[in-house]
Amino acid sequence: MLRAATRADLLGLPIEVAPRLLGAHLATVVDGAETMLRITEVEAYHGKGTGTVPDPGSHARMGPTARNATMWGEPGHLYVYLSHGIHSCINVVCGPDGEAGGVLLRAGEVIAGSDAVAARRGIATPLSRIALRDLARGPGRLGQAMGLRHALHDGIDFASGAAMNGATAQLLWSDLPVGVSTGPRVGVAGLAGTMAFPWRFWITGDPTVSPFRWGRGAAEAARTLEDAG
DNA sequence: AGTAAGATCCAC
DNA sequence: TGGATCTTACTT
Repeated sequence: MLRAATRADLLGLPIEVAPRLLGAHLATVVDGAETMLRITEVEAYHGKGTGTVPDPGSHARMGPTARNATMWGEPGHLYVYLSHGIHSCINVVCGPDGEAGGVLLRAGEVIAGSDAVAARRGIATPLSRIALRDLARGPGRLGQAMGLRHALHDGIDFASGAAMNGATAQLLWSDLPVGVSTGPRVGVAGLAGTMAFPWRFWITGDPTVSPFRWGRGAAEAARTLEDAG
């Protein structure tokens, strides 16, 4: 069964909310095209003064800015940001209003509207098994698959379902149990990308989970951690 | 003002 | 392994 997420569902710390999002569904309608994703991989991001541990890997580490404003706002919205000048990546904003917190949606399985997703992604149909698996494998691909863009849809409210620039979003909890694995976050620089922050969560064994890679200086930081024992 | 780097992806 | 492409943060 599926149940629509409420703001209260997202009041907790990102590291508490993140694993609960595994197996949940994100549904969007963008310019009339309906698509639904089963979330398989996420990462938690805190911020300055959020929770017991400041997060040096978060966009919010320096405090509120124009870019990260959505992260500091009310839970139940999506923080959609531009990555590397190209990709719109999607976070579920959590924690109380006034505290920075979000969960990056890193990968998922497209379970409805795969033709619309393929069109958004510029992938030819019919989709091979591998192409289907890769539709939303990685945060840039996931954002494009769901049709959300930073300039248009940052701050879109999935708890109310209100339309924003031709789009609506919904988050639906599933009661099917999933196995959860954890590890360092992908592509995050320095100590923040090591087991000092094991804030990546994925469904154990799921084929849509994206490959791991170290961020800049993170492998070295991890070795230092090891040496320190 | 200039530059380096970034929660990435794709082609070479 | 490097280029695309643009925003932010840090350095002159």
